[in-house]
Amino acid sequence: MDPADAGWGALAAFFRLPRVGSFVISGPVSPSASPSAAELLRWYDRHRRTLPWRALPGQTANPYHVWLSEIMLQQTTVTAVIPYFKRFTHLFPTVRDLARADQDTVMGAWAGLGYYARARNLHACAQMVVRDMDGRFPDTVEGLRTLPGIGPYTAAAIAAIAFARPVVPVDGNVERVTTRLFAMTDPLPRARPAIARQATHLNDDPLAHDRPSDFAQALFDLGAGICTPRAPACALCPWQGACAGLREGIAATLPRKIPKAPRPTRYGIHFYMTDASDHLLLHRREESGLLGGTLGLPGPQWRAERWSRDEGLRHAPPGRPAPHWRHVGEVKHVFTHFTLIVDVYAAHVTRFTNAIARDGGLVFPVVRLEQMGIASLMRKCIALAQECVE
DNA sequence: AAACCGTGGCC
DNA sequence: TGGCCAAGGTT
Repeated sequence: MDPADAGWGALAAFFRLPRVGSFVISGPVSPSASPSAAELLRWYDRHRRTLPWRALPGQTANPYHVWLSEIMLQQTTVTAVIPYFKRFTHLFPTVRDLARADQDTVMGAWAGLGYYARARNLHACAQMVVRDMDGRFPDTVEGLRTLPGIGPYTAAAIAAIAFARPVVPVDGNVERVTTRLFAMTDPLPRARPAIARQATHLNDDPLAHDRPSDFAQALFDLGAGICTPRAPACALCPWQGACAGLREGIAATLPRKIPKAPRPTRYGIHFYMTDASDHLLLHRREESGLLGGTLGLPGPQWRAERWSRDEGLRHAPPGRPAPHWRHVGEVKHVFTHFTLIVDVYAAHVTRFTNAIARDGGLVFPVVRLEQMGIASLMRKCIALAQECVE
């Protein structure tokens, strides 16, 4: 093993040395005092947040709830997740209920949360757990990793929170806490593996193993409430005495990151067409790729150039009588890696033509759109058209 | 292994 | 207002 990778914790543990004042020649800067699990857990006991998926003190977490919340929380804020978590546990009280639901119901309940591959993997995972595992989630990191949608972080989080495995789930919070605690200045994403290795040493304190679930969640809460991205509240931090980043005055600048590439702009055109019985024409998007598996307004592929009215209308769906398309406005929507500007056109026809069904068109009552798997972008387009139509 | 994959809130 | 950020995973 490379001593530079081992860190002070492993070295100290190996030689059974006290950690206070230990140092390494190279690699991360050692803290002045070791981060104590007892201090973190004491802080957690005083400030523990109650969350819908979080077991009360002394109670056992429901693995289904832990898994569901962890999938929803991937790259998503607690505030955004709470109403979705409540809706899912109401609609699908157990993993068996979720497994036997149809995909449209699941996508409908997920609509608006984003990253729709999570919903597809969630459903597939539930079916795998029910079919292959008798409805019980694996209780090890390795077992959990075999399931779709569960990567290294989520496997560790479920193993720690639901099954009391003494592992450190390394998410954005733990990366931030770790880089500050050890003053690690190598930028993300390159430094990610080294940060993850260093983070495992947070578990070197045997007291962390007494309460793996609380310890993991305490790390999240510390990152979310104290060790925040901007203006960390170091004066309130239970680990301030151990933090090399604070001691060096660089905590708030960590973790360092490679600047992101500029976000390009793409352009789309979509069509809102209703008929005399208040049905709306939709299309199901491809199963993989952007907004995969969701329903949306018909329209041609998004591209780098704006669509002129004439060129765009060549891709408009047909109707009887021939639709009179009205430009109702523009929707701007920011995705992770590009900005999209959509021109929205609306028309009302007496009836849809058969060509629409041949095109894969799907027709739904406008009053039912609420519960359908329609992504936020398309809901914006629909809302704009409805404002202008009435 | 770098690219891809949503959305809403915040300053 | 625009860039940053959030309990990442898959390809």
